[in-house]
Amino acid sequence: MNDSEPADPGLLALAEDFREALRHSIYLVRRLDADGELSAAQLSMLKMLLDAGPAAGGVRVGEIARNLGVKVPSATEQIIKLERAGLARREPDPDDSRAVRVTLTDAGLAAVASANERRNTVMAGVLSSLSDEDRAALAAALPVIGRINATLLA
Amino acid sequence: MNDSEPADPGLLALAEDFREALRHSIYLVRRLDADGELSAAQLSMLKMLLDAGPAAGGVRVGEIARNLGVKVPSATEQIIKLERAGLARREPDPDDSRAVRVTLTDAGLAAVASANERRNTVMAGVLSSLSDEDRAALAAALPVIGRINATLLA
DNA sequence: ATTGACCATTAGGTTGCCTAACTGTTAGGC
DNA sequence: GCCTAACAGTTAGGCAACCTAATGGTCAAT
Repeated sequence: MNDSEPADPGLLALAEDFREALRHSIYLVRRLDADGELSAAQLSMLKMLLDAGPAAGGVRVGEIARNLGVKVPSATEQIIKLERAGLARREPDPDDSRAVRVTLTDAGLAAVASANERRNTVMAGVLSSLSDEDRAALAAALPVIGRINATLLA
Repeated sequence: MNDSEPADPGLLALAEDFREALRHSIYLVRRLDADGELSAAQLSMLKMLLDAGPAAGGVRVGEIARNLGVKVPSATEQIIKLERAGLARREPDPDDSRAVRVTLTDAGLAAVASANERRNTVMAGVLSSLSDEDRAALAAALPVIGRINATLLA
């Protein structure tokens, strides 16, 4: 598995194709995110806060940064924007006065729901032009991609 | 969008999962692009020039912009950077003096090859931890993703 | 010969990320 | 009980890549 073997050609080819697919997908993502309302970075953060859920009264800034794959100051910056927009709230951590806990406001909850729905509709429109087999193939690959991403976040 | 469309729930779910996968993949892409040497945008452009190949002495700026999914001034900006780095060349179009034709230099060719190889190796390392079935599922989905992207570029 | 469309560049602004430096807090060694 | 090292987050400053609007040439069709 993790031998220092130089290069399986098949694996490298798959790697190249996957990179290519992701590279082109950037365009798709940009189109999806151009719907105004909420930037990609902000929606990502809101979604993350939603997923982390009502866990223990909020998520710490460092954890947010780690989950999003950015550095702490970048997370702070986005959090401040969300706070100013009334979508998130910053509160002191009762157990550790150095830390800050971030939670969604009701407005934030509504915003992430509506932005998500809108983007999903657009994406569904794109996917509707695919054949059933294509959709099945895509669906089968999504958990794999999820696993890849999870590996990297660890 | 259209209230006469009932919005197939399965399709919407797939759309959401796919969006989620792409959203998380941003982190992967960022890691791949952090190898110094060449930014993601620059490598994308070089790769595009390579793919468009030796076709008719270069690619026009507007076409580059369209292929990359950015506006013309953004393309110009990147081209100028590549030119300053000695990786691309700008020449007047003999058939239309308004237009500019962009081609790879030898250095540009070498740069895209080496950057690509490096990123492929990293990606292959990531993929090597997957099971054979996972890799097969991923490989089966890539043409589908390609089709999705092609649809959007049209 | 003029007008309007078109190609690319320039100018100016935004967003999102980074590193480095700083403030305040906690916890361990003595 | 201090003092210091490590830690959490913010502030400051800078950079890359995108955008829109305005500009300068060039082409083509009247």
